[in-house]
Amino acid sequence: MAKAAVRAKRSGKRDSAASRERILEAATREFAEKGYDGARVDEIADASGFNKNALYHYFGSKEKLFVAVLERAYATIRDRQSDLSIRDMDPEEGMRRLVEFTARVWVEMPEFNRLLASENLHEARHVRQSTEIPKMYNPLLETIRELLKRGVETGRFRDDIDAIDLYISISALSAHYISHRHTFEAIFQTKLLSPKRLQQRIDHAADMIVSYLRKEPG
Amino acid sequence: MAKAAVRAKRSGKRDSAASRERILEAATREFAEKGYDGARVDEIADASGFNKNALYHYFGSKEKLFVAVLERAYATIRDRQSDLSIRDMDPEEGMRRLVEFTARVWVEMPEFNRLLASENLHEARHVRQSTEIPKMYNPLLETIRELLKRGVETGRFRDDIDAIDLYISISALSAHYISHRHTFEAIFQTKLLSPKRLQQRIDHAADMIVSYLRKEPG
DNA sequence: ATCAGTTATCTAACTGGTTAGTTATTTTAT
DNA sequence: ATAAAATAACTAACCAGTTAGATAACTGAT
Repeated sequence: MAKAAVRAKRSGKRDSAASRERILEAATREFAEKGYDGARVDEIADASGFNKNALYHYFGSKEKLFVAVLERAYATIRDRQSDLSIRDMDPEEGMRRLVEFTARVWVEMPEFNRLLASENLHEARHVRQSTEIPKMYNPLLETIRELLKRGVETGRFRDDIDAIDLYISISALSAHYISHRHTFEAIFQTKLLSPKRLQQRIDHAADMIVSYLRKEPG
Repeated sequence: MAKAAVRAKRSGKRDSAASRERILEAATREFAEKGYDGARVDEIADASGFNKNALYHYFGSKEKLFVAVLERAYATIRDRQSDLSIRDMDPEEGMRRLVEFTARVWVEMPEFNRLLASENLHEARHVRQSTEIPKMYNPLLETIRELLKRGVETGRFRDDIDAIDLYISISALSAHYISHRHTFEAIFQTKLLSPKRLQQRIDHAADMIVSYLRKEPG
């Protein structure tokens, strides 16, 4: 059993909710590190400080555990995003902040990026098993719609923009850079995650989004 | 043994180059479909029509086989890209074609996208083992530099653009859309790969790149 | 040309370690 | 007491890699 897990267990009495949570934390780390197929149930059990059967007691199977991990990860992202108070900002400034903010989330939560990569290799088999995830309305998308609406109203944004395409592009410009940095670094022989290089990337992404939004002069 | 593989074997005598190639084809399919960890050596052997030890004879290990698969996939992409004759085009038109062309490659070679996703989950461990892949200069990057240079010279493009950032963005806008379509489809409850929707995406991506490149008026 | 010796190609069966999931049992809180 | 929480030991299937050997192709001497 991992030392941190032993410590966590000693500190408390039996508490099924806390046990569930500790298992989910360990599972998130393992699945994010190795992907669904690379992850090992025994490793998760050991890292969580529980016996393997505790996992089966709480989650039923490796697949269902992964579904729970994804649900928790999506919920965490959603919570982070609802912290945003940019819906009332100037549309262009708001969009720029949105790009920066989204990029920071990818940087600070690399697990989520990796879980998504693995999940898409499985054609979202587990996300589609979840009744919770599709229900989660996406506050970021709503923010985008609101900013777009006001930008168009004030005549500064072009009026033919699809919010879903824009959402995917805002995500893509930073997520792809981060998730594919290892192969890019191998090919371009350059580091992509230094603070300076990362800031350059975020500025690039924000410039790209903002210049796209602007109405052509004339 | 798979039927197609049996047919392929009957048609010819012993031919190590052809055998190697047939194994690589089967391995590419298996690794792309299931990722590195999900792929099974026995499945590849069966699909190729050879005994498992033939794979070990030619490639030594599952890892080295995967490296060979990646090298072959990168080479295929490189060959496709050198077909391009857009280096001499009008810079803006050339960039637009480049975005469209790149997107079509992702659509038509979904295996490559999936191999890259799996490989990046492994932090490019196999790509870094390859001596060939880093050596492959990227003609697409050269094309971008050439178009950028001329666009800046004629005063139509802004002059602060990093070619690598632009390359990654051109890739990202279509690759991320395609590789992450399964989770996006689950969340947005919409199909993303119909011909019409795909064309919308490509237009969106091209618009975004081109509007970014244009020098701000004034 | 043909045959012996040699090497490359390919096969069948096996091995040892791993892995998801199960069963039988004990411990703890109420 | 008893029900929930947790454990230890087990199982059956799987899987990467190996071993030992067979068959086909090549080489050079006759």
